[in-house]
Amino acid sequence: MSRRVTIRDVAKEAGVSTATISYVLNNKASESITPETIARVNAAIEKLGYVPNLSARALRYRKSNLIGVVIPQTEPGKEFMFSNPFYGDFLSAVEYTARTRGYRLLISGTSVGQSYIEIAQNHGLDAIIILGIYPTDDINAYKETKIPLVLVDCYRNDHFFHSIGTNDRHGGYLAAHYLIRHGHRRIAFVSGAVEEVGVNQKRLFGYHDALDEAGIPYDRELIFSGNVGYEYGAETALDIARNHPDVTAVFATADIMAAGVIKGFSDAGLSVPGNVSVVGFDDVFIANISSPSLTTVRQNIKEKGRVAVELALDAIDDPSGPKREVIIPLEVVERDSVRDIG
Amino acid sequence: MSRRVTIRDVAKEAGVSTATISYVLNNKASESITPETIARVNAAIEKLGYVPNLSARALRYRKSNLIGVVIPQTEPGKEFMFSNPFYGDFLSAVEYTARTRGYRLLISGTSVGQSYIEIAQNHGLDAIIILGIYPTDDINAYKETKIPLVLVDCYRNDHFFHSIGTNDRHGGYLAAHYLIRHGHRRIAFVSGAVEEVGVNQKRLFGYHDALDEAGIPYDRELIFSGNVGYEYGAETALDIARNHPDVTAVFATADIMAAGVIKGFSDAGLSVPGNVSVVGFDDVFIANISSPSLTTVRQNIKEKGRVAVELALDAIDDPSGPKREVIIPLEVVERDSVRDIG
DNA sequence: ATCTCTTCCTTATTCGTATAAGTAGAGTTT
DNA sequence: AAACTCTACTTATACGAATAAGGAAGAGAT
Repeated sequence: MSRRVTIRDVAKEAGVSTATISYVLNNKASESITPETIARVNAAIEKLGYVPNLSARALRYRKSNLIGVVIPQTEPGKEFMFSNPFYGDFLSAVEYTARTRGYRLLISGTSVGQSYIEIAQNHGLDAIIILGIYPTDDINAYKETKIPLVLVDCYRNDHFFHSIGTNDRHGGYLAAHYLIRHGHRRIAFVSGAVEEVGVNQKRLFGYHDALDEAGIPYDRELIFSGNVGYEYGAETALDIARNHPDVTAVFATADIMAAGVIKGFSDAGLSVPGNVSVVGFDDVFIANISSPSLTTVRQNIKEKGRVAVELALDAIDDPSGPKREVIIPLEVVERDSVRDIG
Repeated sequence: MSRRVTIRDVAKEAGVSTATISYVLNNKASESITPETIARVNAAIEKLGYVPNLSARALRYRKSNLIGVVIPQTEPGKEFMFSNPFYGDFLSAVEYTARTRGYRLLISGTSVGQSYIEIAQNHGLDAIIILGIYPTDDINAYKETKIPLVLVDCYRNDHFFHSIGTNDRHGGYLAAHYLIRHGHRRIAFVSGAVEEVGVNQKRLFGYHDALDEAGIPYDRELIFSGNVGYEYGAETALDIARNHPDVTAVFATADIMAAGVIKGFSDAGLSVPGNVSVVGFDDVFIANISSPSLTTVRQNIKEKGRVAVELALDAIDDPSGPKREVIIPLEVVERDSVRDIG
C-alpha cells in the first residue's frame, strides 16, 4: 500500500474542507452544498484519482461490507476440499450475489487453533457463511458476538441463525427408493464421513427409510464412509466388487464419489449399469461427463449460494430478527447409470 | 459489527495505558515492560476476549494482509467461469499458501465499469493475483499505483510485474506432436477464445509448429474456438463428426472441453479412441473420471497457486525489486483416449 | 440598526491501533 | 547533592473517513 490520495488531498485541490468532500461522496450534499462546489469536488476527485479507503470506512462505520465464506478443509490448517465442483458452483453464485449487493468475499480456511469468530472479528466481517461444518467448539461465543451467521448444510440449527440446506433425509430416501423401484435390494451406501447430525447421516437415514418401507433388511456391511472424493469412491467399488458380489446398486452421496465408484467397478471388470447401478447426489457437471452419465439427486447449487447471501444480508440488516430456514428442493434426475432389474 | 472489545478496554482492565497493551500485543515488550505487567495484560486480553481489529491495523500500517484474487468471468458483472475445476485447484492452493503466510484472500469478480485497481485500493489489498485476464484497459494506472501484481497465465508481460505461467506454445506442440507420433494427420484444435497473445493462441501456435515439423498442412477449418466448457466441446465434436469425417484426432485445450468432445463423439456414434483420439490439457481430475480416461498435457496447478502467492509476497516485500517470470513445466500424461493409427 | 433565519460550509471529534517522544522515579556516578 | 542513566511506563498523534455541532455571511423581518 503506497502513498494514496485521501480526502484531504481532494479537499486541498478543491479548496474546501474534508467534511465537504465527505458529504459530496456520500450524497449528503443535496440540501446544503452548492452545485458549483459539488462540481469542483468531483473534478478534484477525478483529477487526483481518488478512491475511498474501505479500511478507514470500516473503522468509522463499524461495517466492512465483507462477507466471510468458510469452506470445509480436509483438516484444520490444510487445504480446501475443493476438488468437489459443488464448491466452485456454490462460490460462484455467492460471489456474484454478494457483489451485486455491494459486498465482497473473504474466503478462508482456519488455521489450527483459530476459530471463525476470530477471523470474523479480525476483519470486521459483516456476516459469515459457513458450509457444512458446524462450529460446535465455540457456538456460544458466536451467539455472544452476534455476528450474523448463515449455516449451509449444517444440521444443528437451533434457530439462532439463518440456515439453508436440503431435506437430505428425503434425498437419501429418493435415491434408495429409486433403486428399489428398479428392482434392486442389495444397495450399498457410499459417503464421506457420517458425522453426528450431518448431511451424510441424514442421507443414510433416508436410505434406511426406503429399505424399511420396502421390507429390505438393513445391512451394516454395505455402509461405506470415508473421504468425499473420487479416490475413495473408486477404492470402495473395488472393495464391493471383491467382497460383496451380491450388491447390484450403489448410492453415492456425491457425484464425485459416484464417478469414482463407476471407475472402480470398471477396473474390477464390472460395467455400470450392466452389472451394477449407481445413483449420485448433487447433479454437478460430473454427472453429465461420467460415462455412463449419472442418475443423481439434483439440488440447485447456484440457488443455494444465492439464497445464502440473501440470508446473510437479511441477518446484517436485522441481526435480532426471526431466523429463517430455507430448504432447497431435491429431485431425481434420470440418466444412464441405473438398470432396471425388476 | 456490534460493540467490540478494544485495547482501550483491555488497558482499563489491566490498569495500564493503551500503548502498553499495544507493545505487549506486538511483542515489543521484551526490553522495557515487566513480566508482571505483561502477564496482567495477557490476563485482561483473555478475560475480555479481545481480538485485534484488522481494519484499524490496516489503516495504521497501510497494510491489510489481504491478497486479492481475480478470476475470469464469463463477462464483466457476471459469474465466474468456475465450472472448470482448474480454478478450484488453483484457489485451494492459493488460499492455503496465503493463510500459512499470514494473509487472507479477497476474491472478487469485477462489476461493470469497475477496475481491479479500484477494488485493490478500496480494500487496501497488499497484492493482486490476476488469472488469465490482462487488464489492458488500465495497465498504466496499475503501474502508477505500484500495487504488487502477479500475472497468472497472462501473456503480455513486460517484466513490470511478476508472472507465472507455462510454456503454452510448447504445450500445444507436445499435444499435437504426441498425436502425430501416433499416426494422426487430420487433427482438430478445440479451445476457448483464441485471444491475441493469450494462452490459447500460444497453444495454437504450438499445434501449428508440430504440424509444420511433420509437414502436415495447416487447415483453418479444423480450428474451433468458443467457450471453455463441456458444452462447447460436445457441440464441436458433433460438428466435426458431421462435417469433417476425415478428422482422426482432437486436441482440446482444457480437460473439461476434452470431456465434452468425448461426449459429443459418443452422441454421434463415434468411439474414443476407437474412431477418434482426444488429447486434453491441464490434467485436472476430469481427466481421470472421463471415459476413456484422458491423455492430457499436465501442469501442476497446485504448484502454480503456491508460487503465485510466493511471488505476491515477494512483490509486497520488495515492490521495486526485479520481477521474476516463473514457468511451470508441462508433460504429456498418457492415458486411454489416444489410439495409435500409424 | 438589530435580530433571526437560512444557506453553505468548517471545526473538532471519533472509530481502533501503533509508535515516536516524553516523563516519573529509582538507582548510579562524581 | 547535583547530574546523569536506566527502567517502565504514559502522552500525544497519526492513519482515512464520517458527522455532530458550530459559525460566517447574507437575506429578510421588525
